[in-house]
Amino acid sequence: MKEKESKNITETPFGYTLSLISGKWKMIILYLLSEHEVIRYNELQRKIGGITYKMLSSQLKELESDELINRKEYPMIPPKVEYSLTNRGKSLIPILDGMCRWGSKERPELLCIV
Amino acid sequence: MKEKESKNITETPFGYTLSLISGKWKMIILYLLSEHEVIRYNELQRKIGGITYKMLSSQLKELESDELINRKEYPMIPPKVEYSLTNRGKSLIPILDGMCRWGSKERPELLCIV
DNA sequence: CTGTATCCTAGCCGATACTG
DNA sequence: CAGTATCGGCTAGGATACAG
Repeated sequence: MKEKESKNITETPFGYTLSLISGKWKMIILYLLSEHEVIRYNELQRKIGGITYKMLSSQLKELESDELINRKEYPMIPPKVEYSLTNRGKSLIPILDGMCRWGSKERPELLCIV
Repeated sequence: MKEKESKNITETPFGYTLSLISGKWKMIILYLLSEHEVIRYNELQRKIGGITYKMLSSQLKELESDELINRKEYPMIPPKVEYSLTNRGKSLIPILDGMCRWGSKERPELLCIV
């Protein structure tokens, strides 16, 4: 019964983490939120640069349902919605930070986001 | 001239790192190599589970041209090719490891790959 | 065993227009 | 401002055949 070695990667801790943050935009969104505390919907779209509203919506929804980000809606006209990291989301910051530091080390000429 | 604030994410250290390791399979490949020292082509395909030869080839080629992995070919019949992390690739291990530990913390019932 | 080449499909993703 | 709806292209991915 030691056949359990050939386990699928998705059933590992690594695969679980990956399933939450993979995708073309999720890590970018998480990274921006880690740098900015709260960001509004349109602001996110501008900061990311290149993402469409459709993708932004779907990615935010998935991140929210995975409890990595908070969505706070203010009932006003015009509408205002703020996104921020949950505590669970904040616990990913060391990983995002590690990526930033790795990039800085490999390409020192690049500057971090202000 | 302070308009430089609205910089594209791809020009940041974070974006640079992301561009090298994003994609559906690259981080899985890097993670497996971080756990196993050297892995052969077919072995990788089996361990990943679900990837086709076509995707595996293209992802390995990109990782190799980004100098994150080594490809060592043994001139024998039948052919034998071993993949391993370069030093540059190995410097990514703390990030991969962080993901593994994050997953372990959030889902303690999952077991790491043997 | 370690790949490449070809054909095909599903769905991710983008552009645009529209709504409350 | 904060989204949704629709249309369509591109490409990830599967199946299979083939080569060195």
